[in-house]
Amino acid sequence: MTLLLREDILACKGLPVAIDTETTGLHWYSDGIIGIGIHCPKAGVSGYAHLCRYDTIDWGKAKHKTEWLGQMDFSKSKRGRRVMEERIFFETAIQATPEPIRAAHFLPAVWEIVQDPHTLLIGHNLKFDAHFLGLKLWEIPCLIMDTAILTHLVDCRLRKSLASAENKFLSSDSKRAHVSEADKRFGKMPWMWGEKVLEDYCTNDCVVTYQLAETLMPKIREMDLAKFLTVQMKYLRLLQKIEWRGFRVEEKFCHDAIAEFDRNIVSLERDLFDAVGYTFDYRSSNQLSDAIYESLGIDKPKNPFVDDWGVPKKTPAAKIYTKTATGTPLLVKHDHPLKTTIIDLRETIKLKEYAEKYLILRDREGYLHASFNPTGAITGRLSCSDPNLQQLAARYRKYNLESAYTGGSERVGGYNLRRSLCSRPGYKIVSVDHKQQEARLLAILSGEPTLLKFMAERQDIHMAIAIQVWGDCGKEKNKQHREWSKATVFGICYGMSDESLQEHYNKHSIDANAVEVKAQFFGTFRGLQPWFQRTMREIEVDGGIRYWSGRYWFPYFPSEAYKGINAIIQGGAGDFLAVVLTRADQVLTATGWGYLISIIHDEALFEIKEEFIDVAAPVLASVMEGFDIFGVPFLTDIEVGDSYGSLEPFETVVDISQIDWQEYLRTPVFQ
DNA sequence: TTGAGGTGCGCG
DNA sequence: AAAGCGCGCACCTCAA
Repeated sequence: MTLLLREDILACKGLPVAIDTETTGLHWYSDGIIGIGIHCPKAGVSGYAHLCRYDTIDWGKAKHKTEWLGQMDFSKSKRGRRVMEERIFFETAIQATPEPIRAAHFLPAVWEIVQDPHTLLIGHNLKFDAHFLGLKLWEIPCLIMDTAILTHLVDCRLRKSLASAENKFLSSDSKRAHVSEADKRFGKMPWMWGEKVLEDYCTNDCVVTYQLAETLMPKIREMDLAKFLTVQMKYLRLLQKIEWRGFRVEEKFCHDAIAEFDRNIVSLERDLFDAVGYTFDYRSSNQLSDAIYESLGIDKPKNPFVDDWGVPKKTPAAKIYTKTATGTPLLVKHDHPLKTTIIDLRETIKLKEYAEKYLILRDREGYLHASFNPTGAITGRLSCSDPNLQQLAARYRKYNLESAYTGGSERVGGYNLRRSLCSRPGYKIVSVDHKQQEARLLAILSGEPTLLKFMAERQDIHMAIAIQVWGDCGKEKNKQHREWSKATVFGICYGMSDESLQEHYNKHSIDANAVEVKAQFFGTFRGLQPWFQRTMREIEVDGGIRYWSGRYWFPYFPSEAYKGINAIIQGGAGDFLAVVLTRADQVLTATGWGYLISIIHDEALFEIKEEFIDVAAPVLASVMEGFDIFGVPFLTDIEVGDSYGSLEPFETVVDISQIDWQEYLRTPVFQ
């Protein structure tokens, strides 16, 4: 463990080198770097460079945050106090602003070594360190490796923290040894630990990361995952590019929305308290349950899913029947008199919290830099956080309630919060999504001939299934059958019980018998059931299963083998999107049309210069069809708008059949 | 005070 | 034998 010299970093050029950074927080766009650690045994280099001095304070950096926090009422609630604590925490944090001269001394050395295509840059959650070091993974020519992703690929069930991976694969627990002393006083404030502790701690993390790579790479080769790993690393570069680019958030829209929410919350709370007769904390399920059942003399819904002894089941379908019974589906099903008030109140509060969070998270220029995590989901799907752009309420509600405050089925005003996320001036948002993505992958993976035929004919696969099962009953009826079919297909594929499927039919007033429909479904698409059985048997025998992409999935328990059907479809679709989006980005890089700025499982959001939209949109959609991968296209829907919340269907006006976009794909991605 | 688990809910 | 799946976020509750 030594302090690094600039020359030490330069000596790592062309060699495998593990890096780690210490920072004042988790957000590269608003937090600072404290120091950098390096471990490169082939150059004999191992150590830490401290980049931070405590007596330089960059107050400007925190200004945009403190301005917003200053508007909060800190005295009122527990939440307010927590925000206050966060503020104090943050103000302490910025005292560790990097000392510019030392950063200017060390960082260029890092930038230098990544210019060598033989350098192998290793990191645990490499994207994080790259952001803080000012490294653009999508531009630098060196090789990269992320040990968190290696861990995820070797066994998707494992926790992905460095300490956990070390414990599992290196059988050691070195982190605790270095952090314990500092942890006593300043657990989450590494800039207060002192240089010596940080030196040991950070260098050790680099050593562990390097050893993890050495240990896991042979496993990756044994599992024949080397090729898929290179695809993942290309994707990782793209994910960092998405995060770096960011998503513009309109400050005024958020402020207006919050004001609207505040007004409605006052009214809705009054309605609720008046109806019950007293004030209480409605965010506590216990108190809410007492208020809307006991106090009002209304019977609490009882769990109808019981076993042979009358004991309520704890199956997924029964899980909505909690002891408090205040969930929205229950309030709606039993038509509780306060359902609208409660549901509106919950939605308003949640959206208010989102809008506030956006204002806190945005950078000084007004952009959100959400984090896309390739190891967040056991299936291999992406997860998203800070903020989670994959969970933002859509334009249309699931529950159509006649409410005086929040409207009916459509979210309007501040409630369509997707409108706060908009494009830069001169650009528009282009959304391309895969139509019926999971149903199509089901057809491909199962090889079911009728489903494959539908797909090759470029049919609406859910509609085709519905007509096949329920017959052609006219336009309106068919549309309804399509909705039934969707729920049925997913339900059956992912293991829904007959009882739950019937419950679903009853809830949606579907006049059908679950057992009969299921039988008819399997009778019509004869390839499906044998494929289910083969797949589950394979999982039970082998302990896991391999996707089309090469990725492995393992169940937490042998009894959960049935979840593998969902995994290979959901995760397989995620891997498909990863491949076609990596290609799409190559097209954007070659043409300069714009950027990818968000990924929502089966949908990609691009920010495209207005003058290129007519040609870019259909070309990107065409790339995303990925015809060559399975020999059948994944159909797409294109929408364009000024914001995420105002997308409208896109009319194709340019014939792109003359454009050979293949020429843009200089590096083949997967094949 | 802190962390884990439960509840509830948005998205796909 | 039994079973829709996968996330993140915020709050409350209760134990340590």
